[in-house]
Amino acid sequence: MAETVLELYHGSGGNKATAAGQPPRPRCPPPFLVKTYDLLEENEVDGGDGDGDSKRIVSWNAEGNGFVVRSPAEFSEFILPRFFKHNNFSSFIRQLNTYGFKKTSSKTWEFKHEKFRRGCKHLLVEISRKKCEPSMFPSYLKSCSEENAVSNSMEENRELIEENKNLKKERSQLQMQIAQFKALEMKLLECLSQYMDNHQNNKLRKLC
Amino acid sequence: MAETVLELYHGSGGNKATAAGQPPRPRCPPPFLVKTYDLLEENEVDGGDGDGDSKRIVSWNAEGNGFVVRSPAEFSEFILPRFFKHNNFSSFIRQLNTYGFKKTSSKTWEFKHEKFRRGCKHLLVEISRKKCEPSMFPSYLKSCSEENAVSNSMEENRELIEENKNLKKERSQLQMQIAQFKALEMKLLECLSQYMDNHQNNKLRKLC
DNA sequence: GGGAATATTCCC
DNA sequence: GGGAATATTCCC
Repeated sequence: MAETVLELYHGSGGNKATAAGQPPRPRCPPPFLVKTYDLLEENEVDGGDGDGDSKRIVSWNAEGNGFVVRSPAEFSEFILPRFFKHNNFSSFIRQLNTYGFKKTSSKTWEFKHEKFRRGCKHLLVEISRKKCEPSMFPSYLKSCSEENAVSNSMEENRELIEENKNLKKERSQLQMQIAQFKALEMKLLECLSQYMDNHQNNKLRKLC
Repeated sequence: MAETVLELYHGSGGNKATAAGQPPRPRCPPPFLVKTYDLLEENEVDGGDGDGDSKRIVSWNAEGNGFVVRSPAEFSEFILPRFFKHNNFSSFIRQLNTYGFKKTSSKTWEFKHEKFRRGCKHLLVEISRKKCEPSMFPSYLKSCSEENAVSNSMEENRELIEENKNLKKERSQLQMQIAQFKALEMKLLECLSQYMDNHQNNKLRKLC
């Protein structure tokens, strides 16, 4: 049986921002990318170790800006389990899609990624899981954005509630003002009627 | 090397509500539970197949309402990889915790779950991943609840905005009312002054 | 091709 | 013990 490649699980460890406040740029790329790169490098060796023809199973393409799985069956049976915890070609494809690789042709199993090139292992850190589409928003950004949405809504609510309170206070003051005007009106009318009465009385007195 | 148990991945398939609208009660339990149960069942066999003493590594407890890992090292090395894609005891423990199993003692590796009992494989469907605590809210419920929070906040906002609009309308009407009162007051005062003037004039006329 | 569930790992 | 990331699987 083929020897098993045992590697420490990478996870998100070491990719966090440091206490010094540096940007959260990952220092080491996701294990999937490293394993896929290593798997191709391994087959680039030209040494006569009897395994040199595994290039017919999988290898970098001619330009070195992508790779080709020439024999998916053998790739799944012999290569995959040495690097991953499975031997399913579709799981491998799923990961490629997750990391943004593109199948270049419907006829061959060639895959490309802008940052996945022969001799450029350092570029792997630039590749990250696809998580930025609205449909597959990253959970941490999602919850963050949703919390922001909640937070924003709550902030808006606070402002609206404050405005409501002020409007109600204003209404109360206006209603008091109106009540005072009504009272004043009453007094004025009363006053007027007094004068009118007097006027009338005077008139009557004159007439008498 | 120990033979590898290859099992179809279970996932969530077959556990969905049918088109007929039946409740989404799972028909088959999560693979982790089945594998753990099978692993214990396997060691219950008393046949003289030379593997009968694996009970000293792991087995149901005396009451059959839990199980004990007596030799974590051997369990990890020989049992785990035959049922799972790893040989890490801690990963096994992580899964037990995920499914709500409890460690019964700090001294032994005995675990229990209400629905995990010898001879009761049918109870496994009753066990589900822990996802209901506020701290470990399931992502679908979380996003749902957060969407609800947003939705609630937005609903509140709508109501507050509506109330604000009404309050402003009311304020405008009250201010118009006050303007009319002021105009009325002016007229009344004018009126009064006229009467007073007349009165004065009359008085003066009388005096002359 | 990707959504979503479970599995595995790492970390606190 | 559990949060959270990546990995693997299943399904549409």
